[in-house]
Amino acid sequence: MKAVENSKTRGPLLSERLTTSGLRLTRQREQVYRVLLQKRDHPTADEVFLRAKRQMPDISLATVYNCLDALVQCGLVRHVHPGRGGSRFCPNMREHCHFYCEACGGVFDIDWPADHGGVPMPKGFEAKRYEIAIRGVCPDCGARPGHGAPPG
Amino acid sequence: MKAVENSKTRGPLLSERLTTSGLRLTRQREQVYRVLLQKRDHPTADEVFLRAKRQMPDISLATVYNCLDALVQCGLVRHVHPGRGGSRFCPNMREHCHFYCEACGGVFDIDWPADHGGVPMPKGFEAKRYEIAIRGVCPDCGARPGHGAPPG
DNA sequence: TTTCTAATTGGAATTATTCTAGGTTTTGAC
DNA sequence: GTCAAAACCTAGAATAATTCCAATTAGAAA
Repeated sequence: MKAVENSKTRGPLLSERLTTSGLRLTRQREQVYRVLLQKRDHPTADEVFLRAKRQMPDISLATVYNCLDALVQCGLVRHVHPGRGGSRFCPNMREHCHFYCEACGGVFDIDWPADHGGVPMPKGFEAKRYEIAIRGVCPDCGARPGHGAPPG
Repeated sequence: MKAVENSKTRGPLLSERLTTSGLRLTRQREQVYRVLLQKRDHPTADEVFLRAKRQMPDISLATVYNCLDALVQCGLVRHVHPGRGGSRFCPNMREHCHFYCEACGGVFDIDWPADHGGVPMPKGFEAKRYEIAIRGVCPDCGARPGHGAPPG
């Protein structure tokens, strides 16, 4: 029986996007993409590595970096730059912002209203991508008195 | 004669801001701030270190990191996160965006129109700071055919 | 001036990422 | 199918950015 082509991670999307970008579909790339789709908590490369290893013990960290790179290149994944503690990865390709909680370090997707209008560019600047970061306190930490800092 | 209190870098601003945040005014902090004001090209910590050393040969890299941290803490400097190659620092505290040229790596301040309206936060999220990054090609690189990539 | 504490220093340690070299898999031409 | 070329994967080394640490120095309040 042939592999189901529209399962969550093996769908035509991944294969298509890769080949369109001149890249190949490999088990490792599937696995890395699957990991990202499974738990959308903006993991770091290292976290992706640990999760991917559970199903594919021989995958290497270098490969995870390469796969993430490939996925970013073919437009299925965003490379997110929180500023502290390494970059993170996000398979949500809709236009959105990232909210960084200063208390717990969590990263959240926030919708970006379609009517934002953009920022007018000075002459000569060619804008390709916008990335909006919002820093503050998330609902959980806001509700806690200590703002996430462990007591004692 | 007393030191002039409103010279570019020794002005009341630095001293005041530091003490308000419970920090002390030190020669090193002055020097680091002076370096940032002198050439507003969004240097990395290492670049700040090299520039600061010219006038203050004994300053250490660890101190530069500490000083930058202090300046950020007291609201005189922004910590900028380009995503590649280390964070950068910006003494422009007006509301503005950062444009990252993908060809030459340059960082440019772009005005942010006052009427942006902000992004509506979901219930419970408390936004403290917005950071808008724009990636693309700067005027100089756009004018060059190779887009900044060295030929050959 | 004394005293207290924050800040500085150099170097070691840590963390995140990239590089390198060699082995493996995939693809496409025959 | 077979073969060669190209792309890919892997482990471990190397590099880059940042933080940590223990000992000294220097602001600033009394």
